[in-house]
Amino acid sequence: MATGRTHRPATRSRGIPEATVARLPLYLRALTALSERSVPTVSSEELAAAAGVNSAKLRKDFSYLGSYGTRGVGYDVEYLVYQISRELGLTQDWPVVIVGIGNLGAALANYGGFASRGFRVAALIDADPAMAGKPVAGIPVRHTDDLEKIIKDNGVSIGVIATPAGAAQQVCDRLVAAGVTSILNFAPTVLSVPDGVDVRKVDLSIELQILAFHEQRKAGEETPAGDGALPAATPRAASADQGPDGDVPAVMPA
Amino acid sequence: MATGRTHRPATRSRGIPEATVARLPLYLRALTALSERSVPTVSSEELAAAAGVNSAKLRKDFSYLGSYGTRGVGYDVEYLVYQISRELGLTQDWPVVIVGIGNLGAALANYGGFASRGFRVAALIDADPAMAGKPVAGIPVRHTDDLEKIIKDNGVSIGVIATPAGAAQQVCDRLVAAGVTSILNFAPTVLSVPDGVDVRKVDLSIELQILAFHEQRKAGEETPAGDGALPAATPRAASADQGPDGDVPAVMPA
DNA sequence: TTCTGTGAAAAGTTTCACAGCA
DNA sequence: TGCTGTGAAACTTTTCACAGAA
Repeated sequence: MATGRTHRPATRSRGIPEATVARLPLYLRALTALSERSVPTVSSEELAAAAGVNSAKLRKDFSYLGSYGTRGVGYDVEYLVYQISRELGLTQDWPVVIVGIGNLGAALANYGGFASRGFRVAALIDADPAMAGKPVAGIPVRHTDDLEKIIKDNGVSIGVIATPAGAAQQVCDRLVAAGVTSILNFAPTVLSVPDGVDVRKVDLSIELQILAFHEQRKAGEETPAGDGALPAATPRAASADQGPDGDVPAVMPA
Repeated sequence: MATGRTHRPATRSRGIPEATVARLPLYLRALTALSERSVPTVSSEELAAAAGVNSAKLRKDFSYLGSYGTRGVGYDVEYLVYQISRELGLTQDWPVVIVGIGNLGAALANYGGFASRGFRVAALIDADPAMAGKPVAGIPVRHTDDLEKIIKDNGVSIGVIATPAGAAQQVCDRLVAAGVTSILNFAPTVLSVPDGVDVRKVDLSIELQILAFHEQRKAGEETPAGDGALPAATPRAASADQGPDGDVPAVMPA
């Protein structure tokens, strides 16, 4: 597999850990909500609670971005919104295409959190000729035949795949060949892509299976005998899910 | 105050790392495909490729479950399917409810990977009285008023929230109070739940933002010298993992 | 005083590399 | 021989705990 060693030890100022990157959108959402309520500053403790993490982690995360807080006071909400947006690349416009306009594709097209965050749905694409021209979420659906042209005309670099599993790899290949370098995959299949292309996947059934794993564990461990009624919100001691390994609800009513 | 989260001193065999649990569904899917093609055995190398991970990781993962392979040969597909299914708790039936039957809820209701994996949609629930009785994916939608009764009558312990953000916490509270102990949240909001309840979230806009971060980086840094024309082969090791769950779980415990 | 920013320790995860079984 | 299973090393992420700015 030739080529350079593992790139990116890059301990430059630009070395933001992946785990931190994955949490920035969470902070951003919490901050946006505060901003809308015109809250001027927020402490790491408050913001952490709103984002569902603990404050040490949040401070550490922010320390990778720079020193944007004020000791004894907290963080300036507006300023932090801007800094995180910039870090995430949301100060620019990202045209995206959604391929596969079934229920899921339609749900995505209708999803509001889109436009408000620097993303713009440049086109909806489906293989069914019967759908062509019909508007979904106010955007006319276009046929797969035009995929390459759409990508190029709009300078799209992010594609969302919401097709059935069987079509996903092929769609992916076409997107990549046309110039897309980031893909969000909702189809339950592993995509293979060339180096330099990012793929993230969202998979409902995997999430459910992980829940089932923990659920099973809860049922198996410590269940006190009999007790026909459901324990519902009874605060369980040591919490069964915490057992195997972390997966701790970081959010606590506390 | 609470704390006192004791640490499991790497106890007995039941200590499967969370990262491993998150990959088991992936292996299971690849194995199921092999099983359908009547492939009798598979090596760690082949299975790893199909699941989009490397073989050392796969072997390590399986070592937490037990020694189910045969040296010099590989793994028996059927046996492994069974062992992983059992480990994940998929040998039992999990009734789930989906709350919020918009486009997304409908997409979830129609999602096939459901039934085939030990999950059964026990009910669809929506707050809109106009939807009540109308079938979606062959299942009649019921009104939110009946939520508690539905949960109890069906012994539901897993709930899926696909409502707008504003309704999510309230729905969550009702689910939990009625006995649900695992929640899959699609609403873009942080849920707070009592100890002992697991929440996993799936958030489209977060995934897109993470992609945007990497996309921005690609555009920014780039070649050390010559500026190649096409990105496709740019040797960036950063996060070009093919396939699944590259580095950071797409979903985090709440 | 209050709250950030951060070294250092701990915990968790991945990768390496090879012993040893079929 | 060919492949699994696994210690040990390398790396990543989280947590602790406290110095120091406002």
